[in-house]
This record gives sequence, structure tokens and C-alpha cells, in this order.
Amino acid sequence: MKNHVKIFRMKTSMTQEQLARNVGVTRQTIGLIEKGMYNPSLNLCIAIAKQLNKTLDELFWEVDE
Amino acid sequence: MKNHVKIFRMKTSMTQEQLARNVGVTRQTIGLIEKGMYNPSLNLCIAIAKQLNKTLDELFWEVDE
DNA sequence: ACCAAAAGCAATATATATATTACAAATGTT
DNA sequence: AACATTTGTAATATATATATTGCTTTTGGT
Repeated sequence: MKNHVKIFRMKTSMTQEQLARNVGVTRQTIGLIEKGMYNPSLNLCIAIAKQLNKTLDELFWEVDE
Repeated sequence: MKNHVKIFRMKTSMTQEQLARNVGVTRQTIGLIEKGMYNPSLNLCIAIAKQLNKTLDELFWEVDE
């Protein structure tokens, strides 16, 4: 796992589409980030973190591959 | 200021060029990130953080604009 | 089991991060 | 002040994040 977006998103019972809309990207982008197949931009990471009430470190730092 | 890369890089007395080489990008990219004119990729942010012995949050989280 | 919503996936298009090269400006050292 | 090193900046080229559309598969509720 390359990040914890999926887990924390599910804890808030948000759908990929809701999170995507809230941070201003498409559902596909969120899906690919959760799968670890995208290398998202810092601004998007920050937007996602704020939506999930987490910090960058909690979502993206030292995630055991 | 959009991030703290410049301050922490200078504390290690690394030049932009040295940091750039160590993280595998060009000097220009580092320069523009320090100026806040680029929206770097997460992977690059992580590489920079590791080079500076800092975490993502310390470099990029809640930086007072 | 059925059905609806959610998520996966694939193709093509677009925007932008990053590279490359070159030169100008600034900074530091003597 | 002169010089070398570092940093700023600008033009063009390339790679890749992200959008768009459409369809398939999975998941969850009844």
C-alpha cells in the first residue's frame, strides 16, 4: 500500500466520487491514487488531507510498501 | 512562503544543484519549488524530505501563505 | 438471487510538471 | 572592486498527471 487514502476515506463513509468532487478532481483520479498508480501533486495531496481531517504525514509518509 | 524547502536546505548548506542531483531533478525544478511556482509531485516531495531529514508535514504542511 | 450504487478499467485528449539550454542577476569571498 | 559560485529567469521540448467518456465488474442492501 502506497498511502492510506482509501482507509481513511472509507472511515468517513465518503465515496470516491464525493471525495473527488470535494477536492476538485474526477473519480478516476481518486481511484488511481488509492491504487498507488498515480503520483499525485502536492496540492491535491493537501486538499485530500484536509477533506479527510488528516495531515500529509498521516496519509502519505513512510507507508510500508 | 509556500513551503520550507529553502530554509532547511540552507541549514544543511546544500546548494540547489546538490539537492537537485541527490533527488534526481534539475536545479531549475528545485528553484521553482522553493519560489512556490511549482506544484511538485508527491514522490519528489518525499525525496526532498528524506534528503533534508524532515517529514512531509515539516516541509509542506500548513505553511502560512 | 436481485438490484442499485460504487468501484475498476481502458482509450484518447489536455494541462502542466519537469528537462534542457543558455544567459542574466545576485551573492559571497578574497 | 574583482572574481567565482550560486541563483533567477526565459524559451522550447517532453513526460506524465488529470479529464473525459463509456463500459464492465464488484459490492452492499433488501
